[in-house]
Amino acid sequence: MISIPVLTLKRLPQYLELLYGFEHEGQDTISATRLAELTGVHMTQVRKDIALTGVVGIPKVGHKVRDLIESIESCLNWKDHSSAFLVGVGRLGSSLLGYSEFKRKGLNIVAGFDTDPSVAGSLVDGVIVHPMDKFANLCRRMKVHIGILTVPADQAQATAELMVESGILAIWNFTPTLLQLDEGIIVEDVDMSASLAVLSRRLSEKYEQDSQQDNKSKNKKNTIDQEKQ
Amino acid sequence: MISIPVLTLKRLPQYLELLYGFEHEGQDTISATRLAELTGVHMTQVRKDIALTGVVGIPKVGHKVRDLIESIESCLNWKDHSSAFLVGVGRLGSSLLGYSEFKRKGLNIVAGFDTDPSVAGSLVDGVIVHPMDKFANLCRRMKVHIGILTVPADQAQATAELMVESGILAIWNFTPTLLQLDEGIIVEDVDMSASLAVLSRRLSEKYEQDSQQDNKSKNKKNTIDQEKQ
DNA sequence: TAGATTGTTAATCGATTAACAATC
DNA sequence: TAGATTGTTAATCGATTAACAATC
Repeated sequence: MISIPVLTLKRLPQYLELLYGFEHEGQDTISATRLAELTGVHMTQVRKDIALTGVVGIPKVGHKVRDLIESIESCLNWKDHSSAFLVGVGRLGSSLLGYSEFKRKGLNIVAGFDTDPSVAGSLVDGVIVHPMDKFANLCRRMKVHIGILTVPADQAQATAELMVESGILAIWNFTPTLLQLDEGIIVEDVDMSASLAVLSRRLSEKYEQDSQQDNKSKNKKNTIDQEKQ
Repeated sequence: MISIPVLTLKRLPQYLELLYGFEHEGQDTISATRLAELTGVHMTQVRKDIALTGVVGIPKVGHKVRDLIESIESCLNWKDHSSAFLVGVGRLGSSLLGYSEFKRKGLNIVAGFDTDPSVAGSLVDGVIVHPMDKFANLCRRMKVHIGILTVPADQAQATAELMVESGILAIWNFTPTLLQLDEGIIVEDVDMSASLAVLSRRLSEKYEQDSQQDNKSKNKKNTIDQEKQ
């Protein structure tokens, strides 16, 4: 199995989202050119990304929408479901427990866990929430390999370590904590802070650009006014 | 104002997170070398990132923790607060409304909006939720420039357009929808699907690697067994 | 056939890493 | 002073874009 570049992997769900739309509209084929237009990704890049999933297209026609969907889905392993445990059934945690989108993306959250005894034992959106001390046992017994981390930041590292000891191989980390774990463990951060950082900075840059623009046109206006005199 | 590379912007909050920790422990100075160790980012890269924020260090000593914090925070515009409106007070939306972390990161969610009349009018974590039809008016009057998008996927594009018409300049998009908007509008996606894609694929790659490893050692064992005979 | 498309190979660009001079 | 560190310049690496041959 070839290792697909991260940036390609991150673009594949975008194509997929569009492809579902096309299929829904009854469209049979689609060209890389069109996908490029809609995603803003360069045409050649789209071709390379698609090629990495192993599908081949038809010159002059494009790709069969269904083939492309199947190819991307199987490349991302979204066709057969993987079980996951979620730890930390707070605000964010419980919102994820009921997120039906994940099932379509191969992720099956089979149970939640929380240290708070008032939460443990309850059902959140049909998903059972266990007390935290049952984690290790259940994890080994059910051979669950994906852990979703939605605990408060100060418990993130300890919880992650417990996950790894219990047989978790990949952690989907929603906390801002930088986890220090064994080399082999896969950690994927949903980094809201990183995203917010980009947004904030880009907006400041924009403000400054715009105010410079304003000054320029103001100066220009003054010049024109002076010329009139 | 120089344009800072996206990848640098995404790393800055990581450093910041560690720096808060050091400050809390009463540590006065920190070296780029140490930050590199803890983040897994290359030493030279850390130096370049830090340099871009405009701070200068002291050879042989390192950087003053406080200076570095101030420099990164002001670079990300996290020191003065920006107001934001959140649209779509469902599961995810309401979990974000009460997320106190954001206030420390310069984001002040001043109101929520929802089309559902049963949600509108209520308070979620002390934040008022208005009916959607008040959005345009309030947005212009309060000069809010940041919109947080947490509506269902099929309403994302229409809602985003309404935001832009109402004066929103930057959209923090939590939906999987690819927004098609005016060039100048800043869109920052919190792309859970992209993140899940990377996780899923990396895990499949790992499974295959491990099973190959198993086969290899099994073969090796067989060879040894045969040798014994 | 001509035009549109695929898919590959070469060129460019940007980000990361290596090497090294400067300094408290 | 020697060692540790900063910060810069050069080299490498990987990702993106450009050019082009192949094809239904």
